[in-house]
Amino acid sequence: MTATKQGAPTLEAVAERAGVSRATVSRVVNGSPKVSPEVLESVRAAIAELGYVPNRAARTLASKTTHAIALVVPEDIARFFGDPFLAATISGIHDRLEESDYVLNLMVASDKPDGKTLRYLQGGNADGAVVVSHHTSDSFLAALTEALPVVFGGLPVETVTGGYVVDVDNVEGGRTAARHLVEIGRKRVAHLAGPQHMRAANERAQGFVEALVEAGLEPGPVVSGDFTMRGGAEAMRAILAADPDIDGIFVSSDLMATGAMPIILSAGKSIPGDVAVVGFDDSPAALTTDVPLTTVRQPSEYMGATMVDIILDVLAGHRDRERVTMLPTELVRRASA
Amino acid sequence: MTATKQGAPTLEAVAERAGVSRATVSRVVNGSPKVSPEVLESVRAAIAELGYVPNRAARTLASKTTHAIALVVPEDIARFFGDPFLAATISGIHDRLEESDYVLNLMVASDKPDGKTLRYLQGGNADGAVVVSHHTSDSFLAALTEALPVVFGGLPVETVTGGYVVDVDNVEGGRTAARHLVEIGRKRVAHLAGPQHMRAANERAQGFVEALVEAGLEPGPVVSGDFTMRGGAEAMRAILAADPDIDGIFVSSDLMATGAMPIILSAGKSIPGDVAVVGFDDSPAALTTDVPLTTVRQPSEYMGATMVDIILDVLAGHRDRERVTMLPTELVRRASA
DNA sequence: TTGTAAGCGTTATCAG
DNA sequence: CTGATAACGCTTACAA
Repeated sequence: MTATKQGAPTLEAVAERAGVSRATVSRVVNGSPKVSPEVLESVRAAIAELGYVPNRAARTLASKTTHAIALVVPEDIARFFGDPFLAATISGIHDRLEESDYVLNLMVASDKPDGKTLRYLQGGNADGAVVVSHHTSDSFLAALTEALPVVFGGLPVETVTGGYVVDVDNVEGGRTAARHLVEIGRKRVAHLAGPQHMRAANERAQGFVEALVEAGLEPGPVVSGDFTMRGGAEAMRAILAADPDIDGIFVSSDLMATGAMPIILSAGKSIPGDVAVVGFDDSPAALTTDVPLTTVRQPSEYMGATMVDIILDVLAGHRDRERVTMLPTELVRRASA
Repeated sequence: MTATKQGAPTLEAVAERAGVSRATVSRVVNGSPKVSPEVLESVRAAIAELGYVPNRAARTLASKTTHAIALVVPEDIARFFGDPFLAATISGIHDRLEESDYVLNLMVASDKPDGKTLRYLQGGNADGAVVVSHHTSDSFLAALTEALPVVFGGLPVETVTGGYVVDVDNVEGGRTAARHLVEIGRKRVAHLAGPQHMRAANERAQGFVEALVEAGLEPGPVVSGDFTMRGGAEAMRAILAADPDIDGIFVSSDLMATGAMPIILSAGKSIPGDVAVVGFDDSPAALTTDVPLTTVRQPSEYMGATMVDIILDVLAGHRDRERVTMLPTELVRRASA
């Protein structure tokens, strides 16, 4: 009955069916306010009956806008998807975009400034881009921001001046963790930090130290791990070797904490009795530990949603908005501290 | 000099510059053989000088082909990306597609047969689709296969008759694991299976039993876990309780094995001395265990690449090819068995 | 508020 | 081998 096979129904078909012109149908489809209620109603009915879906190519050609947002991810796509924080961020990006009529194009940044991704984007094949890569070359990023509106997710952008940025307040997050440890009475608090070459890791460490100093306490041992479980275990051993008497520790990622906690336990210490542990992320890993992990939550999903809000806002014409948006962290108290 | 600002140069501009018609330029761009050497040369020069890039939308509109492939993933996108097997598959899909001039559109299957994703695809906005969802409604999938060429990755498709399928031979994988255990002299072999409602899990269990029976051995305890670390630990306890004297075990996923192995060790048994362990997947998890895990590898990345090969082949007109492609598994021998 | 008509940049069908 | 000339499906002034 409905769709008369022969390819998808067109605007034309809907117009005929509803007894109006193509232009009117177009207005309805695009939510123009200047359409009378009755016409609106009948056009909608016709659209539903015919199962009409706008042809993206035609629309793009006529309007010079693609209605597509590019999701730019790091080259190393497999490892990338294994990261729960980024997975959640993408989830947020997707869900928010789903509410709009934009489509998400998955692009992998080849890092080289002359790569396929960049050319594609420079060719005007997307209206805007959200990039969640943490290690892409500056020249690539700079070229990108010149080609189209871009929103970066948690990026070290000192050198990239274009684009918008959504980030988490890592310094405050580090402070939150340390303060909590202090509040529950810990006096000798260590820090299992992230890689020293990562900005977020350093900021967390900075906040940690600040809060301790603020409380009149001297920071315990600080050792860096590589944000993996195994790295967390290794660093934990080093910390215990440096000071066996710590009674609290702030670990820069939940994943590292899952590696560190068994080490603490096998050293004959209880959690949180002897050593209180606070993680960072509030990733699923925080719930897999024997004693549920108290951690500082990053609003990863919300971060993705925010990135989309911003890009859509910019595309809507508000190019003068804040360039940097800082999202707050939050302590999630469970059993480990 | 080159591009005359005002938007990107068009076919028209190139034609004028080269002193030929639009049609001729189009032929050159699309590699038509019927173009004289001189003309070819001058058109190429014009293209280079102007920095011409074909407009995708116009091309799609005129040719009725989008040069886009939709990657359809399950609704639960966050959890999805956390799965290393699927992440690797996507990686394979992406990498192979990167070599072609197709673009990847990320779509999330809303599962409802009337969802946005389906309508988008029915609207002809992609030439083909690769779906890696394991739990999507049949009606959705059926509608999908009627709308465009589809390749499924490892799917229970008894009820879906359309589309192409790439899958791993799970039965053979289960056999491989069991045979290895037998070959290294184990006599009392248990199986830590996956969820009973998952086809792949059942097939592995089936292969396991077959190989044991074939070897004249009676299968040891078989207990299901939920494919998580914690689930693996729980099931392991049940198995040990059922039969403390097992000397070998095939675990249906590496992740569950990482949960099971500590249980074995804390029961005072050595690995592989007292109990040999074989996992499944060859995921990164297999390398995080104290004693590196011997496992049955799934060619996850290759699976993605194969899916792309098939969809491109079908789009190239070879619709009469095999509908099901079975990929082999492979034993990766490490220390645990 | 609604309709008319002129494109948008390519491809494709014919002639030549 | 090359060039007109229709489509392709939609948006968008401009009229009505």
